[in-house]
This record gives sequence, C-alpha cells and structure tokens, in this order.
Amino acid sequence: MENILSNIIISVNDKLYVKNPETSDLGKKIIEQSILLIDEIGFENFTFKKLGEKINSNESSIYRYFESKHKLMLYLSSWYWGWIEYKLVFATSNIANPMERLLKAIGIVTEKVNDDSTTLHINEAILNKIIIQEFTKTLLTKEVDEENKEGFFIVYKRIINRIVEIINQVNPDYTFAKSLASTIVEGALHQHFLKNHLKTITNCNETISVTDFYIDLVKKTLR
Amino acid sequence: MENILSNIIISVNDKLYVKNPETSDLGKKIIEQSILLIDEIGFENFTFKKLGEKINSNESSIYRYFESKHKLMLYLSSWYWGWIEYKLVFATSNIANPMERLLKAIGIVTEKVNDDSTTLHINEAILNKIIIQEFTKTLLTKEVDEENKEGFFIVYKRIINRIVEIINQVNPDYTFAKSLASTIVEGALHQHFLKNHLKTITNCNETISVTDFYIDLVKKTLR
DNA sequence: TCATATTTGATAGTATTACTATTGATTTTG
DNA sequence: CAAAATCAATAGTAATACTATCAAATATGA
Repeated sequence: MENILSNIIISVNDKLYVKNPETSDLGKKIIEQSILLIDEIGFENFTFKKLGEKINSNESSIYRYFESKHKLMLYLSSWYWGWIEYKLVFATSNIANPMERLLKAIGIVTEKVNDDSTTLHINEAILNKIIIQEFTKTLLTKEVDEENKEGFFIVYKRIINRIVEIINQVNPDYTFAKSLASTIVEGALHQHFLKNHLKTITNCNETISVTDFYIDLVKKTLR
Repeated sequence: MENILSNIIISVNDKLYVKNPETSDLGKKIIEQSILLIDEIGFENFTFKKLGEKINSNESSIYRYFESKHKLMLYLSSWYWGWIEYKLVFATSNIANPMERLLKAIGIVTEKVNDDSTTLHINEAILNKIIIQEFTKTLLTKEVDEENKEGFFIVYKRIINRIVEIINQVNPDYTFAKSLASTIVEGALHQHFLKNHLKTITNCNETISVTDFYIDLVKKTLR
C-alpha cells in the first residue's frame, strides 16, 4: 500500500487497557517489544516479568497499562484488525465494479504483511505473524461471550460484515455470504499457519499464495 | 451411523500417555470425566487437581497416566480424529461415484455429533463439543513442529489427505485440493464455534447446517 | 493361596505464574 | 517551583503444574 499516512492512529476499545499505551514512551515500548517477545517465545511462555526485563522496566509498571497478558493480546489484535480495516476501506473505496472490489478486499485480508511503516513503534509484519499464531486462541475461550458483549471483537466482525456486503453486491442470490466471509478471514490465518508448520495439508507455499487459493475459491463460488 | 460395533478400540500414539488409560478402570474414568470437566470449565481452567476431586482420586494418580494436561488434550484429540477417520472410511467405502463419496465425507467431518455409543466411557457428542472449542489451540503452539514430528497430528492429517484424494477423483484439474480439504475440516469447527458464540458472522444456525454450507461450497468449487 | 509386583491415595514440597500492594524516587506539568 | 503523575523496586499471595515419597490396597501368577 502507498505510504500516504505514516502516523495514523488506530483507536482501540478503551476497556482493553488500564492506561492508554499510546500516551507515553513506556506504553509504546510495551506495545513494540511485546510484539517482538510474543513472536519470539509464543504467547503461552510470554510473561510481564520477561517483558519488563526486555524493556528494562518493571513488571508492576506494565500492569499499570494492561490488566493481564490476555488483555494485551486483545489490544494488539484489536489494533491489527483496526489497521486491516483501514487498509480495506482505503483500498476498496474507489472501485466501482463489485467483483473487482471483492478481489481487492480478499487480497487485503489474506496477504502476508510485508514490512509497513504505518506507525513507528509497531512492526506490522511481525504483528501479522503473531496474529496468525495467536489470534484464534483469543476467541476460543470460555469468556468469549462476555468479551464479545464488551465489544472486544467488534472490529473483526465489522471487517467480515464489510466483506459480506461486497459479496452480496457481486451475487445477491448467494445464501452463505457470512459463512464465506468468516471462512476467508479466519481460514487465511489458518492457511498461513499450515504453510509454516503443516505443509502436507496445504497447497500454499512460496509460489502459490494464500490469496490465490481464496480468489479462485470465491470466483468459483459466486459465479 | 449404524451401531454395528459398540466397542471398537481406537488406537492412539503411545507417546501421548505414560500409561495407557484403556488398560484400567481409573484410566477410563480419567478419559470419561476429563471430557466432561473440560466441557464444563474450559481447558484453560481445567487442572488435574480438579479432575482428581471429580473422580474421587488423586492428582498424582492422574500424572501416572498423562504427563500434562496438554498431552491429555492431544490424546483426546487423537482419539476423536481416529474415530472420525473410522466413520469416514466406513461411510465412503461402498460408494462408487466420487462426488457422492465426497459429499458423504464432508457430512462426516462437518456434522455436529449426536450422542453415539461407539464406546461406553466416551461421550462422543461432548467430545465433539470440546474439539470445537479446544482442538485448534492444540495446534497453535510454539511446540507444533516437534509435536508434528512425533506424529501427534498424523491422524488429523491423514483424514485431510483422504479427502484430498476424493477431491482429485471428482475433479483432477482442481489445483487447491489440499487447501480446500484443510479449509473444510478446520473451517467446520470454526463455523460451529461461530454458531455458538458469534452468530452475526455465520449463516449457520438450527435451520442451515454447517454441512449445508460446505456441500454448497464444494459443489460450486469443483463443478 | 501366598508372595510379589503393581497400582493407588495421601501428603509434602518446588518453581513459576499472575497478579496486588506499598513505598520512595524521578519526571512531568500547570 | 510545587503538586501531581509516573515509575522502579521490593515484597507478598494464591494458584498452577508439576515431582517425590511412602504406605495401603489390589491384582497376578507360581
């Protein structure tokens, strides 16, 4: 994507933090380095104590920004999807033809993210990596209904519903637009994961992209 | 499915347990009640101590069967996929027409499981519920590559490759058979989850089944 | 059937995690 | 420059995810 805005701000549900990390250097450092540390050791092994050591700060200071590591992960996810939504809306805004718009949208939500510079302290490529590994786990909890009510997944659902609208414009007779859209968004993360770890059950690799698979699938499904 | 065999044994990779739970009453009780307890409180909140209380046994006794709760979950998953594979092979064995065979296969891997009685101590319907909630999380770990090498996901991958074969018979020119098959198997779990918790981003409900969505998708994709 | 091996239950203990609370020092701000 | 906010450091707690030990109960097989 063109680098028109190099410092946009993605707003995140304020119930996800105790103190907004965007308002201080320490907060930004927490965000920046938590992405790197989660990528490095995985969310399960990630602790605020380890993060404190990494940023030469203290566990208790991090707790002033985030209630728990789960809320921090929800914050990162929410930021990520907010950023994807921004790219999605931007990329599809001036395209009149619905199918063309849909293919563009699929590209945005299924492509591997290459280094971007939307913000200075967030490495979007690594954030994309941790979303592939960790996002689905934030949904698959016993607390999902309460957290959904709190609006923690609202941006994610809105992205899916934006795609649903485009699908309906392409083919108003198709009766599974919601399931198709959620399949694309979640399934793309899964195909990226398989490409990285279980290569025998995916066709996606360096040559065939995840986007290729979904574009083909959608064209055939909606024709 | 017909209840021809009411006591088949599904064999599970023996690296997943310390002592085979099928060989004792306590072992079977661990399996039976762990399924119920994980369904009740979720895998994150599940502990061997709580399970011990539930079965009037001791934490340390459970550790003699399973190294960790993660290994227990892998055991349950492996048993589940072994059971699905058995149903899949059985259900598709005498069908000559490839498309018919494929539709049958899709039914097996995407349908909600109703109370079955393949085994006395395993409630397959509840096991299906916990697979929907927990299985994907067992893949999404930092240890996935080592565990994959140990063969912990072999049955799951074999199911997907069985479906790949059928897809190739239906349409040899389709180039994304693996990705389509893995999308169906994983995606079906996800659609069931959405149906239960995030209803606004799926079309599946009491009337429209997850199977309906995938049958339609596959027919259109492979025609 | 009796000796032996195996299994189980009970208790205790450890390192780590996921926090909360307090205090005093440093930095920001109005 | 004084007050407020922020932060680092330390201590402490309850729960988790185990390991180790030992004695009692049970199963097995010679």
